[in-house]
Amino acid sequence: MFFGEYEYKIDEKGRVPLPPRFRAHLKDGVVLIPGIEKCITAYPVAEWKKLAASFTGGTVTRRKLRQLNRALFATASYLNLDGQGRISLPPLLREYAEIVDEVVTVGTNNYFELWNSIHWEEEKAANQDQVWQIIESLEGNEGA
Amino acid sequence: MFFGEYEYKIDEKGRVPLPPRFRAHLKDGVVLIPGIEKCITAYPVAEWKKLAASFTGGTVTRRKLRQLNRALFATASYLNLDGQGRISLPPLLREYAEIVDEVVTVGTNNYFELWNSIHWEEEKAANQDQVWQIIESLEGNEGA
DNA sequence: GTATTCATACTCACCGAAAAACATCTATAT
DNA sequence: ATATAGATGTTTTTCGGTGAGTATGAATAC
Repeated sequence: MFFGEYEYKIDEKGRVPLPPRFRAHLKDGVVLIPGIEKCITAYPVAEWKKLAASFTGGTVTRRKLRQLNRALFATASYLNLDGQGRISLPPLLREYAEIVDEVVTVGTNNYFELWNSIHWEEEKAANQDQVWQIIESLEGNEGA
Repeated sequence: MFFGEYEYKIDEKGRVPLPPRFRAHLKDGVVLIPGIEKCITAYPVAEWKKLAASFTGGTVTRRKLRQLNRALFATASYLNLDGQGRISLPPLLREYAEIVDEVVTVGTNNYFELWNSIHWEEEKAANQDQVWQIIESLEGNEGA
């Protein structure tokens, strides 16, 4: 669903263009939450609902559930796209991901991520080798 | 499905012709990802979906899954063919594969690869011996 | 209570780049 | 020799990134 890597500038109003290929899947807007490693994770609302559902449906204690609820929902922000397919990044998330004037948008199948370009380069370098280990193992399994 | 070896020039717009024999299998476009040894791997979307599905269906931790998603999907780019059966190679992939003005397209059964012609010659030379070992062993069995 | 200012969201407009369409030429085969 | 298909080059048009302008609304000051 969401593929590839796109780089944009943030304008002085804090607006970020989303890749045109992505926009069709974001008709109902987008949900942003802070990701694990200093990036922003962005879900189309449908995926987000699925995620939230499977999450609240889990088997955890009441207390744990409250904590998880806080962590997941309290930090989430819902946004609409404007007429040009842009969103304006909430300042808190911008700080969190250390995004200043450049964003890299990275498609990762059913969601996508927004990165500071420097951090993304690091992450990419770290993960590059893995691609082929994965694919080869899959093709190995497929053949079996 | 994808057989043989074809050599083309890249025009000044970065467009690469795909072998006519391949085009029928690429009606829905093609997905490109960086290959292991400085080449570009190209999947027809159907194959890619199978690959992606078997991948995301694996049994890995959430964190690991995110990393793998990034490695696999972020580097993938989806492309349509133009009316002449060409695609325009993303600059990042061109750099990765060190493809400048000549491409060798190599069919490898259910996917195919794009190579710098020099690298391909090397690769071919390196693999040639293996081919003959295989063939000889087959002929050996046949004779028996 | 009114006025002013700041912030946010929506609309419009321009320019450059990418893609689609178009055209030409070469090579091969009949 | 002619016709067809495919490689390659050119033109045209569309799309998308970016900036500016306008409107709406909230917050503060007077």
